[in-house]
Amino acid sequence: MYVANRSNTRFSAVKITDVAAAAGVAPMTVSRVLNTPERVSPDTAARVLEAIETLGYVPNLIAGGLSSRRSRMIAAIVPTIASPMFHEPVQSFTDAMGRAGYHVMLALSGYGEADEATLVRAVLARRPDGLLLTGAHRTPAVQRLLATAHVPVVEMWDTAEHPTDMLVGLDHAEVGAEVAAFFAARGHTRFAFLGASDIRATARRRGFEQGVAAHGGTLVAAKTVNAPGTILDSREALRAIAPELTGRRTALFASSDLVAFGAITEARLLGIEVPTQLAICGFGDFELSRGASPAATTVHVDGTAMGLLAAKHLLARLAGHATAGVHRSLVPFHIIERETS
Amino acid sequence: MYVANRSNTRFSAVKITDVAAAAGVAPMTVSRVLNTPERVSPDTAARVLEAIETLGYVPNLIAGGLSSRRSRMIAAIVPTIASPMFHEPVQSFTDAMGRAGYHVMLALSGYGEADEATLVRAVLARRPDGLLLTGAHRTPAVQRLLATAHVPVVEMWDTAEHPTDMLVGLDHAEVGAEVAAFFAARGHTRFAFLGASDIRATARRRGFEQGVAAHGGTLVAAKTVNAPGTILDSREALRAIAPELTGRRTALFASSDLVAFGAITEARLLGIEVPTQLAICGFGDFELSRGASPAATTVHVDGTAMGLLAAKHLLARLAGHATAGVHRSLVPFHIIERETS
DNA sequence: TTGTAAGCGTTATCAT
DNA sequence: ATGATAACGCTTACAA
Repeated sequence: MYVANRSNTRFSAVKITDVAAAAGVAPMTVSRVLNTPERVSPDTAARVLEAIETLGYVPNLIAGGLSSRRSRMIAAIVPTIASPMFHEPVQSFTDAMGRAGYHVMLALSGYGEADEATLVRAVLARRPDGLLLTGAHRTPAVQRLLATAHVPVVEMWDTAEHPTDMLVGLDHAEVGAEVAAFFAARGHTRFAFLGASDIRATARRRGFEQGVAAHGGTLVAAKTVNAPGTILDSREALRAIAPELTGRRTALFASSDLVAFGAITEARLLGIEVPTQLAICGFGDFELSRGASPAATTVHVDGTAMGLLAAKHLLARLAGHATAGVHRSLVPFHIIERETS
Repeated sequence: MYVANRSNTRFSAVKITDVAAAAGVAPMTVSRVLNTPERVSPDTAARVLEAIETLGYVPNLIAGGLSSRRSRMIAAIVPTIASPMFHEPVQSFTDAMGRAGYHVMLALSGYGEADEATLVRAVLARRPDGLLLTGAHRTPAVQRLLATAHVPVVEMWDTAEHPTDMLVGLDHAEVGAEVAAFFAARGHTRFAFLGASDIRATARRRGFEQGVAAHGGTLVAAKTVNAPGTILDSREALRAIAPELTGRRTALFASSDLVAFGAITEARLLGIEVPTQLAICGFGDFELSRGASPAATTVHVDGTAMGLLAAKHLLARLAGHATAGVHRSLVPFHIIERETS
């Protein structure tokens, strides 16, 4: 018999054969105890579990995954987890998938789709059973990668005519339009936009601008900051558009609650009264908007529901239930009126 | 020859043998092109790379990992990534490890060490080449798991007499003592604490209390909120201790900048002037503390440096350079004085 | 209910 | 510089 004795052998790596020997059963029986316990007699199972316990056996999912061609792992790619916008759905998605026996591996892409392909390649190399992606617009390179990988994909936080596969989306243009309508209904005629220039914030801005036009309003100012938009950058941006804000009352849509907070903070420092002179609506309903004073009016999107829905779609597909195309949904949103409008 | 044709066969999963055939070389040569290109002749490499490109080959790291017993994956476990406290080190750690060819898999433990063992088991099942853990105190069950796994471990964000392995720590008690000294140096004699009750916040509190005593001061109030401490909970907590704050001037140490923000917000609403009547110092130097007005005095800890240092230690160990015990370091911290003290 | 044999896709090792 | 072969530790498929 060939004896390897490789140099980097893990010391006492307990394996399934060790457990099997200790319990007096075949390795396959140990595997069954772990994966399909209902197909093993109770006392065999008990013996095996005891052996597992005393030996401190931790199954090797690398080996199991290779053999079964199922990694029981899902990869999630988001721009950042610094923002509650992605933190909530990722958290609930992870929890839901975890309950179903899947681990979620998180990868951060940053903003700018520069090398999403590289990241997706790296992720696919680990053979995830499914993918959760942010946004609904993929570069051709990524599309090709995903197509040849034959992996179920859920995209979230955006909509598109032809998403890659499954989708739990949000119509950002509609959000912008709603905010414009909200302000218009309160008598506003002068509008402004402040915020990031990433693809989704831009969609909100476009929707907002169209809504403003539809209501016969005027966009008196618009200023972008680097995604995802910091408080300090937003304060500076507000200072830049302040001259346009000193005249009649203006309604400002900020691309996120952080941006809104910066705008509120700077406006008050400049003596621009919120909301009497400047009404502000943010996006995201972060804790900050509830916790600050004045509490900020904002657009609430149920991130937790989004993650849950994504998990539901993916699990259905993984269970073999579904065909492509059926799993598309939009998550609702609504404006929460607080003290800044 | 046995032909499997399993039901769940991935459609056109290109494998190393396909690339080898297309390039007219042995699979091993393809492997070398990918892993040790310097050991392959340039034109062979070129042919192989072309085959890889045209076939759209994505290496299977599951198989590679099983064979080489190196997953090229590091697992990082943090309580939450909602807080910048963990976000920064995780981000810089991920970047640094990525540059060295490792993927970082993130797992969230939440607060409370209830089932850290379960999580660690699940993570170890994927055979990471290394582990980044939060805190320096492990339950016996986890200690056992880690010991038998023979995996390099870096712990961060805390100190202990006997860390599991490597450590990039912070002495929270010292932080608390420093804050007390900072306040005392400014003439304060009445002190208060507000914050979370997790292990590290508690260490800061203890250090603070000892510092207060050492300087002959009085702790007039202390109130805890659930970890990690939300703005709203903190506002409520401040309201609870407000009666103790109406007399002479008090210096408050908040367990995080979010808690500090809540305290500042509520204090002003209650007519308690900051900093004249109530001086406040937070912890973490979050963007919020810089961006808000008044800007908050806080303790700055270089989270990015912490992640970088953790990566450095781990990489040194993975390269086989080091023995256990040498890789211990404390990251420095300092108080940033702003407008709330 | 349990066991046997083969193979998952890659890399370590030894040979040329 | 390149190739042949035997693992890596598990699970599928089939047999008993």
